[in-house]
Amino acid sequence: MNAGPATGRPSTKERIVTAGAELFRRQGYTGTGLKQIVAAADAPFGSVYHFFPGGKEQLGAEVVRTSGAAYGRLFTAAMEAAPDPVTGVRDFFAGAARTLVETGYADACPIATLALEVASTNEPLRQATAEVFTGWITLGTAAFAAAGIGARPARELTIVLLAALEGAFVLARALRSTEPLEAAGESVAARASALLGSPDAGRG
Amino acid sequence: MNAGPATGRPSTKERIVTAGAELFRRQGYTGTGLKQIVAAADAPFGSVYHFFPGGKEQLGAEVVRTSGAAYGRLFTAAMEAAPDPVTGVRDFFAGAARTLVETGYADACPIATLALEVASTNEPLRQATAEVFTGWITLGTAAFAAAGIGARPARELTIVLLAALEGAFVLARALRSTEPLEAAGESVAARASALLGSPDAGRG
DNA sequence: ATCGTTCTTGATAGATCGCTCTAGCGATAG
DNA sequence: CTATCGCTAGAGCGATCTATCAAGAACGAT
Repeated sequence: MNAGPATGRPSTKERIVTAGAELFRRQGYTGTGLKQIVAAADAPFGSVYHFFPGGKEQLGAEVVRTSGAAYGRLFTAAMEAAPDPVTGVRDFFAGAARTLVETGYADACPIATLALEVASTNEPLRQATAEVFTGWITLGTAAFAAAGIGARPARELTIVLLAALEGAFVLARALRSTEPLEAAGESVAARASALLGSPDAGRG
Repeated sequence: MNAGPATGRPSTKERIVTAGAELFRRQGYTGTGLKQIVAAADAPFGSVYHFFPGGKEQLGAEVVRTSGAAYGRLFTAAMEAAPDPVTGVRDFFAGAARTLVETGYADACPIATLALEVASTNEPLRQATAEVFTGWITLGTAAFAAAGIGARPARELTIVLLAALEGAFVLARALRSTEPLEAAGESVAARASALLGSPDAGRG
């Protein structure tokens, strides 16, 4: 498996976080064991407690923050690459749908499964997920505000976007269909379009 | 243990399903042990395997179907009690927000946590969640169609409603705030209003 | 009263969980 | 060389998990 070419292999800690992120996202927090993570990361078990003295919980928190930040950058990139926010929204939902299909409906939101699991059972992890969501809201609000939408509606639009995206992920993974992502994306695009005046009325 | 009051106590099987529903909803599927369920249900451990020979998985499937059907009736009741669909949507989201606050942000969607957990790891349970979601879509589509919306947009509106609701639950539980439910509810109400002509433009 | 069925009961098996612990490797400093 | 330090390495602990099993209680039918 490992083989071990000396060239450019990520550090043990990075491999653990990466493997943890992938497994938590697909199977949830309680559904993923540390032994499974180190096996996937091709790392020794003891290294987990070397890098994360706080154990599984600390690893979970780091995974949440790391993959949350990465997903935020994905959103920002989509918005910046698009000619206007409405197109940006459409592209982002379309990209999410593509990823979902390509991974067999496994890779959706990197933290949603964990977030629901820990919301009422693990306060430190709940806070980590809250910080990520808050960061995304700030990010989106800024992006829409930069396009000329007022601060208040920009924030509302961002929250609606995130809710529609997360919920569409839930439905899409369960139904094994991209229809929810398409409907949600079109709905959010239409609302963004309305808030921008109406340079692009969409076909919704 | 059991004893007691001969008067009107639910059957052992019912108590197990009820306790399982509450715990799965709050802690997820893998995060809830059978022992915890029978303790909460005040039932003997062996009874689980008497009523559910298929074990935890069969219990999970029954819980999903039972609480999924109950939640569907809740939606239908809200829509039928309201004078028009737009008000019905608003009332439904407002009721969900109230329940969430009253339970300390614990009781949101009865099956969403489990749905995300099992979507890529347990095919029978994934199918159970898919059937529930499909049932809700059918229900909502019929309700909106009855109010005069065409079949195709009624289905799209229902999917957007469910996605917005589920996603708002994710954000609300993590952030411990009802803001996502309010924004999502208003957004869906506005879309419903637009599809109905515009008897109720909302304040969105 | 005797049987058969349904349901209750909890001890226990076997596997896996998160976590601790000690030993050792390899590179760098004195 | 020896010493130190960051990291690797995995055996093993107690707890907990799902699941099985055998025995007994409750109850209707005959």
